[in-house]
Amino acid sequence: MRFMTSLKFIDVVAREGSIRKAADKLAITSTALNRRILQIEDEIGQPLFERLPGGVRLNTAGEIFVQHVRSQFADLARVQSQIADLSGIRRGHVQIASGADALRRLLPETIATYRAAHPAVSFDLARCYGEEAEARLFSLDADIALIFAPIRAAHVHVAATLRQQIQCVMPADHRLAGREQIKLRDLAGERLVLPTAQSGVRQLLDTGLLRRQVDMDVILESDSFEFMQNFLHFESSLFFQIPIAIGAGSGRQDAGQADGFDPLLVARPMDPADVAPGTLHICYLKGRVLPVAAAKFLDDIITTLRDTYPDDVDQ
Amino acid sequence: MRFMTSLKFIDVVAREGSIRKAADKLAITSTALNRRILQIEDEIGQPLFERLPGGVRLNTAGEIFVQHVRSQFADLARVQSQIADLSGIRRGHVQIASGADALRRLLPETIATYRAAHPAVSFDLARCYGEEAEARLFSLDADIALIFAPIRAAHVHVAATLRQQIQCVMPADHRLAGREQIKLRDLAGERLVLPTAQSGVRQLLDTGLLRRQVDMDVILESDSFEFMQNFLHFESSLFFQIPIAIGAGSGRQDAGQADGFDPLLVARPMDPADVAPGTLHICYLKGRVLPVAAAKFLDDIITTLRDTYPDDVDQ
DNA sequence: GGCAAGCAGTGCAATTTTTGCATCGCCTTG
DNA sequence: CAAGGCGATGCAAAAATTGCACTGCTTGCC
Repeated sequence: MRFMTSLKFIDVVAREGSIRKAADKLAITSTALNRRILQIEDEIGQPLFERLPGGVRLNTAGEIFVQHVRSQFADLARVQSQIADLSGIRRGHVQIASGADALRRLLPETIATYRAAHPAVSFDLARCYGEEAEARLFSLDADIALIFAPIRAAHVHVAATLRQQIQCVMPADHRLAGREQIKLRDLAGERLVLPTAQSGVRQLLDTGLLRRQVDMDVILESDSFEFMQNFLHFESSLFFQIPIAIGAGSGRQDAGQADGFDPLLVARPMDPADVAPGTLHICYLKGRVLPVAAAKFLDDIITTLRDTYPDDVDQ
Repeated sequence: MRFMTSLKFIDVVAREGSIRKAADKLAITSTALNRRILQIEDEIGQPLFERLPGGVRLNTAGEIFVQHVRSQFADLARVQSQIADLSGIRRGHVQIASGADALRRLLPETIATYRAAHPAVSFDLARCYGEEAEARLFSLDADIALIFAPIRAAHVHVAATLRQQIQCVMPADHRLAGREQIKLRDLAGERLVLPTAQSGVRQLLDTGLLRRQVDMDVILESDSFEFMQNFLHFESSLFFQIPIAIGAGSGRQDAGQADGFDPLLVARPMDPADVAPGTLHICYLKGRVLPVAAAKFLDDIITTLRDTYPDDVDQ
């Protein structure tokens, strides 16, 4: 898109915080880039960047302008996607910001199915926590966000929610493996493997633990579910996930035995009276019209979830 | 805005329906313009125009793209306006589509007051009927529309409404001048001067007249209120306006004598039982974020109306 | 039927714009 | 105080846009 280059340049400079670094990234000389920026500032009639000794930084006008530029790019992507759809071929690029939960099974499966039908659509998956996911929606680096945590920002539109009860995952031969539900006091004296404090699962557990004053033995903290799950093979302990990360229906007794889930481990739900169910939010930036490819994929996710958890999806 | 020229070119070609005509208008050669269009079509990957023997016409993809281009221009205007506002000087251009009613007094007064405070803001007034006003909102040729008629399109956001009872205007010495209210049957045998069928005033009158089967003598039809008003000086007859066109408060007995209104004429309200009150709609395109200049002017209009007709404004 | 007029598209040369190099002045850091 | 990073600028080379002349096409008029 030749007619967007100048705007792209502005965007990159804003991100890099330096004209020279941005020039490097864009494979042009800093002089050329510098002059393009000066020209745009001249056309706007006001500087967009503060010149600092170590580089440049957006001023207020620049912030406004860059936000406009980014929305232009997002909207252009939507238009291209829509035009491509006219000729029957769905084309486009879907950018998703998601917590680690949904990246385990839900998204791989849903994306693969979608791509089987629309091979010309590419995807970008960014693993991040709630706050960053919202920031990405806002800076238009993400079209869709899947956040298992409370939503703060007012400028996010929630397309659907999914209630999920936290599951306690343990070796199949663990003493708690026979229980239908795990209560918080069952955890007393157990070795716990917990996700980091930023994670929604951890926040829900903390809320419950704080209330009950349970004395627990946290032996490990990590932001990688995969690592924690594998760790259980080597040291008998408990860790926690939500059903979508396991790939099981919420009500099914054999949740832990769902296809593909580690056969040496079982998952048992926490007692909802002890640990409140959390909510997975599926959202996009308020006021945005998503590209066709992203909008249809959003539909697919919601349909998939509704099929798997018929009673727990709200729209 | 150098970086918008190619897009501007597309827009003009779409409007003119011919590359040569557009090139003329843009003061470049048709070859240069032609090649820019071909280049953009190449970048999009699909043609945007159908080539007809007599020129070009947008195809479906083109329609989508041009709509996007126009929204880019509108949004750029908003951004510029917002940036200018940062430095304390309100700058911008406000485009208004309005029926003739509001052009008589409401808009001249409100705009003059606004410009006294913000001399760097310029205005564009297009007189048009409801349907065209909505089309202008949609094609982003208008920021704000004032329509005294029912609103059809779903993509219009109504910022405020003003109820207005139709007034019958007559020479001060007319036999009906003494009445407080005019009933439809009073019009029997009278010489009537009516606005054209597209006007909201006419539609309301027609609805009433149709119901009552009043035998009336329409001696003149025009789309110019000014002409009709002046005509009354030369032939005693009746014509119809809404209060904002006269510049009077709705409830005031001496409505016809409001400052500046023709002293030889008086206005008397029609009986609401005979002719239903109409609604002035003040609207903008749904989902748009108006430029600062336009948004503030919209506020001003609504405030002015609320001050003048405290009981008849809804938001 | 033929001819003129209007249209979009193209090869080529002239012109304008953009780019890269060398270099300046400025600030911070060691 | 010197070194290294930054953005800005003069000037020549490179790349793009533009205008001219012309093609092929269709429509409408004599």
